[in-house]
Amino acid sequence: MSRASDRAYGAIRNMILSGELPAGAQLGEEALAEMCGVSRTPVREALRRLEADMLVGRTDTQRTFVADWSIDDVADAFELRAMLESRAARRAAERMTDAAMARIRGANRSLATAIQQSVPDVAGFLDGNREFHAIILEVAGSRRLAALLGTLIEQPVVLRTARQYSREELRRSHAEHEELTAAFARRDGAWAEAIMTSHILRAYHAYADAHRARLDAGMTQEAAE
Amino acid sequence: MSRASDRAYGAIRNMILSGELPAGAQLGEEALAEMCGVSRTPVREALRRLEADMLVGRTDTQRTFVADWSIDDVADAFELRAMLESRAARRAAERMTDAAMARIRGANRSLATAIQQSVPDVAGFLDGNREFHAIILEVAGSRRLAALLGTLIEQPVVLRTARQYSREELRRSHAEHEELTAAFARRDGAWAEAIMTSHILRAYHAYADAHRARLDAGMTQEAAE
DNA sequence: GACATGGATATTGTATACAAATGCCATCGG
DNA sequence: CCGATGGCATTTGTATACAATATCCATGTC
Repeated sequence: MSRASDRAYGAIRNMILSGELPAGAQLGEEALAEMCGVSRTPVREALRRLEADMLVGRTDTQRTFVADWSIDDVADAFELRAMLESRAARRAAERMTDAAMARIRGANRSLATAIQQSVPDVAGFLDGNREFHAIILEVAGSRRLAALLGTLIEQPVVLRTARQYSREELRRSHAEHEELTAAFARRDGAWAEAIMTSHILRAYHAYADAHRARLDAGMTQEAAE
Repeated sequence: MSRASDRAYGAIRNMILSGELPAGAQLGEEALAEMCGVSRTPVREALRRLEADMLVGRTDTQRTFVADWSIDDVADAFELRAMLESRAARRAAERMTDAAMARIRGANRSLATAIQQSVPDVAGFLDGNREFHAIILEVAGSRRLAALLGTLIEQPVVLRTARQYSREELRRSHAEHEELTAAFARRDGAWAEAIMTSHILRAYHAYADAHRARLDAGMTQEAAE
């Protein structure tokens, strides 16, 4: 990852995911190049990749801007992710190995540790979660499926709301991971597929609830100003 | 489409889809630039896009080559396409408009005309087929779904075998389009979804049969040499 | 005063030069 | 004869200069 275009990609991506670059912001190549300490050439490559990820969009005249995700876009992405990731779970269950089981259990353990702290370690939770899903995708053994899911996993709005997850939500997510693990241990593809569908759609509704709550809060705040 | 990078993308893509650039061939940026009459910069952009399409791959040291599709890769792509495109069909049925119905019927008419020639007009068939599926995707109204399917629709091996479709296969494909049209006319999402799944998977098996036949023929030919 | 027009300014697209790395091949040593 | 090593050729990565295009603002006209 020492190539300049990779650094630019990572840097811009982080700025978008963190919200430092807000939705709708214009992305001038020159300005980004200076921010990343590289020339425009690698920045242009990075922007193309981010465009494929649908994290940035383009006007009809090739001006680049941070993509603005409507609530419908998010719902759409979650539904597609539920479909694809549950398929990955089924394939993974059918091809599961003992070595992969051990890694999955390890990921779940660190995830459990993260949520049992007196103050839940959300970053640790997200890391364990990411690893869990990555192992499933790896065992599923479809490069194409992995490529399709790649653009769906990290969504800017979602990451920011994940930090507001209640302990109860974290606990439920962990419980679902344990149930998925049981399905994998039994090599039961249909079971794994069903739990994964439910897991993703529950996460979507947790997001949607948080989104509504934030909208209400925002409106209250605006009214107060 | 007058930008140099678009021309390069189209030109290289056609060379891959037509088989002019065979699977596994090294793709030197300089050589491609000369072929397309542009400089390396737009060629590099085109290669990145083709990489996202999974039409080209990269070695661990960044050398680019034409992707080699195993029979398993093709099966994988067809299964994913069946899943995604049947979802598109369901959404399209639920959102269908009279105007879109008219366009779908028009695409089917030109498709019917193409296969009724004394010598079937396969290019015309493929055009009508493409338009039919494009309208469905448009009516489905999910930009993200369209983006995911974009990388799955045109596969090099498939296009080349489509030209060997028998009249019977073309006729069956057209019959399935008519049945899909009926499902759309009834706004019946479940029906449309089921037919589309079947439509894609039948097309896969037609491909797989042709592939096996070609393998046999190839082996015979080799033995004869 | 509103709108069109023109030019200055900013931004993107392409070409090219150069730097870095990779691969190939010949030569040398065992 | 086989393998390792060094250097040359090729290829990719990055920066920069220049060209084409879009945006914006000011000016002039109705």
